[in-house]
Amino acid sequence: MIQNLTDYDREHLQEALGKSGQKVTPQREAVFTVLLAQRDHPTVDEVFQRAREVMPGVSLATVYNCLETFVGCGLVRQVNHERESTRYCPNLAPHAHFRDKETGQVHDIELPPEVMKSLRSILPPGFDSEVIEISFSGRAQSKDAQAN
Amino acid sequence: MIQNLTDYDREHLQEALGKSGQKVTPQREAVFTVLLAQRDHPTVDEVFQRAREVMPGVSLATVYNCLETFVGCGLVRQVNHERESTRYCPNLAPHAHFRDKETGQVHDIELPPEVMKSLRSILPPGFDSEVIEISFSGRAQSKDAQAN
DNA sequence: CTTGCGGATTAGACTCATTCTAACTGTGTT
DNA sequence: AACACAGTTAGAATGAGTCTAATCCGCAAG
Repeated sequence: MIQNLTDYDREHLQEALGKSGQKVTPQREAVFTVLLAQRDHPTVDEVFQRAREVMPGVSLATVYNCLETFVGCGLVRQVNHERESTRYCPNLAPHAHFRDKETGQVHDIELPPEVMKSLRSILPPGFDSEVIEISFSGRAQSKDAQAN
Repeated sequence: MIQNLTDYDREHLQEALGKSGQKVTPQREAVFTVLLAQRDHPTVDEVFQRAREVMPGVSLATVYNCLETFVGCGLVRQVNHERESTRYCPNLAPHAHFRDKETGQVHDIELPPEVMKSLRSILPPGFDSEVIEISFSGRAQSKDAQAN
């Protein structure tokens, strides 16, 4: 079931939105709650379905808007895999993604700083990178379907 | 200008197609020629435009078909960046991609084997990866617009 | 209060890359 | 000559995402 936001998370939301001059609204809170409740890299549609459980009147357009706002103020990351629907991830630590080809599930893979460094080091001079995306795909035989 | 295929490249095409039970056709040859002639990671539409210069009657559907066939038999790689149109790359050596946020240009970044190894090593046991994609994005102040 | 303002939300239309469909072509076979 | 069959083709269909124009809502000014 979808829990309410903890005070801590609500504050996090408020602060991040505030920094870019935006407000907490019931819709934004609902979408954020949904993202934190189940960290399984949902698509917009999945977020939409779940958000409706919490706030039945919310519209798809608003879910798109909220997610874009969150990405804009650094609250969540987009995860793209080939041309599939964009997924969303509230894990802010540097990490890669692993996509299971059979189940379609996406798993976070921790990215140690030394690996980050070696990656950055392969860029020839003159290339200045803000974002690095690393995605694996293959088969994961994980015991637990999805860590939360 | 778009050159004809060298004998070497034609043989490469024939062999790769043959291995998966497919034939060289004039359209496939045209599309392959276009890909080799200008290695600037063209979109399907760009390939289509260029292919028409060589073979005016070729259809968009065929260009899609050819590119998919080539990907299937390992002749070219797809390059995806966020939700932009898929681009195609005939560079088969392991490499990452760097996308210039201002120009939209995509550059190949060589990927040394030790970096590949350190990447593979971050996968927890049970995760078996066939494909790793690494993409940088940022700004490149390259002197030459596009190496070919 | 009540009016006005601006950001947020909404439904639905729209875009556009990609995929699908069904007809056609060309080549090699019996 | 009739067939089989992969490949090609134009155009229709799909579907994620974006845009638009109307409405809503909270709040500050009068």
